[in-house]
Amino acid sequence: MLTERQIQILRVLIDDYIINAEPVGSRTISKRGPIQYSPATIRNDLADLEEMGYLEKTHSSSGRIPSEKGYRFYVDHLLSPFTFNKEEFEQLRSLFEKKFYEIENVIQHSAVILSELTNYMSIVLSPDTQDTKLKHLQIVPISERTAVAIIVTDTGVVENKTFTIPDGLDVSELEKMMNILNERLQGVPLLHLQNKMMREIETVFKSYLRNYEQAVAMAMTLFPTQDRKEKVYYGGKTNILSQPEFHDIEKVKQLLEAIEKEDLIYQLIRHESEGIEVKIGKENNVQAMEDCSLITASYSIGGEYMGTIAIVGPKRMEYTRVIGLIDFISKNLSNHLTEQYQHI
Amino acid sequence: MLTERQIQILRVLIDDYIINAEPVGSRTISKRGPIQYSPATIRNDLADLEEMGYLEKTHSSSGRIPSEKGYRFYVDHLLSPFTFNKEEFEQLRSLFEKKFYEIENVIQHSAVILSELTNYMSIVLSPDTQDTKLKHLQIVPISERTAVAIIVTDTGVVENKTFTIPDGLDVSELEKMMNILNERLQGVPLLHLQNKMMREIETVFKSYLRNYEQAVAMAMTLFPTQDRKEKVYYGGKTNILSQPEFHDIEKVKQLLEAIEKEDLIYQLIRHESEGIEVKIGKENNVQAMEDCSLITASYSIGGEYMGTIAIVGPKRMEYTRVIGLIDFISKNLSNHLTEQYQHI
DNA sequence: TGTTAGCACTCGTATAGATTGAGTGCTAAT
DNA sequence: ATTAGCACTCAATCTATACGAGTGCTAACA
Repeated sequence: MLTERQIQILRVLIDDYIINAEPVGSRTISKRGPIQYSPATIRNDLADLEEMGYLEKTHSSSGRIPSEKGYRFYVDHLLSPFTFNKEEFEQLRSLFEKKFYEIENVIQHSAVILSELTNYMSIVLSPDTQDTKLKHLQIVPISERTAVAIIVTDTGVVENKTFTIPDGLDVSELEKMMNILNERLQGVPLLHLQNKMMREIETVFKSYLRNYEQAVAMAMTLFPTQDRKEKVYYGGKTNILSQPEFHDIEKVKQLLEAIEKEDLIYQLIRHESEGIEVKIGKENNVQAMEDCSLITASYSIGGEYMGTIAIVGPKRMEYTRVIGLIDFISKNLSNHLTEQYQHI
Repeated sequence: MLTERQIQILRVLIDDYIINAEPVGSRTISKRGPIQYSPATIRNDLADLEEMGYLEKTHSSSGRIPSEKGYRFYVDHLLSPFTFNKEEFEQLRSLFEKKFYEIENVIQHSAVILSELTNYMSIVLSPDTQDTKLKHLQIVPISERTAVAIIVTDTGVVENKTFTIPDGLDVSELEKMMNILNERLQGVPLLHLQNKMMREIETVFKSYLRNYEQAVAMAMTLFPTQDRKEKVYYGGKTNILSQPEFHDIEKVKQLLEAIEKEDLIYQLIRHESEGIEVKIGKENNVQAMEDCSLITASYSIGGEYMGTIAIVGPKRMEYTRVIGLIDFISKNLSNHLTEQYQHI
């Protein structure tokens, strides 16, 4: 069990280390600590804290740095509430004040602001279009052989796919087909389009279209496939380069390369649960991230999970600040989007 | 004027430096040079070459490294023709063999392949949609207050914009408006849409729509604005980190940050002329790029400029190889796209 | 019993000198 | 015109030394 003083010491030490990125010694803590104890006293507690695994030494006579267990304790028990300063607040307001109508835009802008405000790297997952519903399907012929299929969802997201027009189909039949599909599929979640197609539309095609097999086959290719398609937006990728713990080019390279792997990002960041999640170093279970902390929060529309916003920084991260910001942004994002899209 | 032997020496030196990234001494050249001369002889020529500005020393008793003038001479006069090996050729073929229908896809994939094959960073400008023509305009209402406007170009590129429906307009009028616009604007270059709108469509609106002022104002906001909108695709951004000349984190950061500024990239990379352009170091006129070389080539559809592909690497770049690859890819890209889109 | 002063000890960092070796420039011989 | 020879330069590497921030431990103290 930690004594009150040990906790105080741990807090002061981590606060200091977060700012200065250098091992902290007993003298420093003695000077800055809220209650004055002599360096010798503090040394005893430091030794205890180290023994319990909250602290580490870089070498035998160095000051202490927090271990992952130390950070974990700090994050779980020692966070003081965070208050924005005026400029921060202004910048944040501007994000939600402007009338963004395109959902992707708001999301992307969030990523930028988040990285600018924290000086870490931000990653934002945009809503998975799979869970949204078809609003409109448009087929536009481009040449004799090719055409573009456009899918509009109820959140205003537009996806498109170019395809070759099968031999047996002409433009007038494409149009018929489009009309049938619009009539029958409006409001259907994108995820179920293929399903619905198989079960219901096929027979309708049969009675209205000449080459209905080709039409069905083609239509199937137009719908988004089952795999997740949340887009990933990044902000401030180069911010890592300013962190002293990433002076090692090889580490930076590994991290940047890992971060670009979208599968990994999904697995790492995605979490539909409410609230903020903090993963410290090895808790991420990813080699390249073992010197990083990851803070994530999800956002939603009308309570339904939409996406995740995340900050990647060194383990020595300004947790209070980042958690405060990410909390604010995710909540406001949810409100903003809900207001905009819940009544659809 | 350079003697034959000096030219040989220059070539061997640069070839060696490109591979090893270390100053090259007279002994090394003597051993590797095609005709054997003693180190002393070569030293004399090296001194001459330095005096003429083709070479530099890193310190008074070091070997020589090429100056920008040296690289320039190398690129202009000493390039040997480049031949792919089998694997390279296979990978290249795969790019043009697959049936890509979406132009953006081919472009993006080119960037990736180019960076993988060269181990440098690639930048590709996709065609400017401004120069393409309107194929179809679609307006899809999303809620009572918002709608999405979708523009399809004759190259199959889809752009969309969400907007608020002005108070005086209802859905039926939106539809009327859409029909008028489609009828009148099909085939008009995106660049001239606003213009055409002002000059011709306004009067048509007047006679068909109730709140024609709002309709006109709204339509104007839907069309792409005048500013260039070529998209930029990157490949292998982290490749720079493997280059020994970029061990300095600060340099890397500046470069990566500069590269993300799209305006700068346009200015730097865009060139409508045929053929390959090589810019070495300060020739780029950009602080952050002064240790880099930039190789660019444009691609076209039916002879008309479409976009540019580029490689950014250290000045010590494998010019022969990169130029060979970029030449191959840009030409094939042009052919491929022309085949696909020229008859539109 | 908890706190503190004192002191020996550790170890990374900084500094200065010595050594090495790859490379040059110059001169004189071929 | 070419080359062998040699003195010279300078970055890089090593070595020795000093410095200082920090520790752990012991003994004294409140």
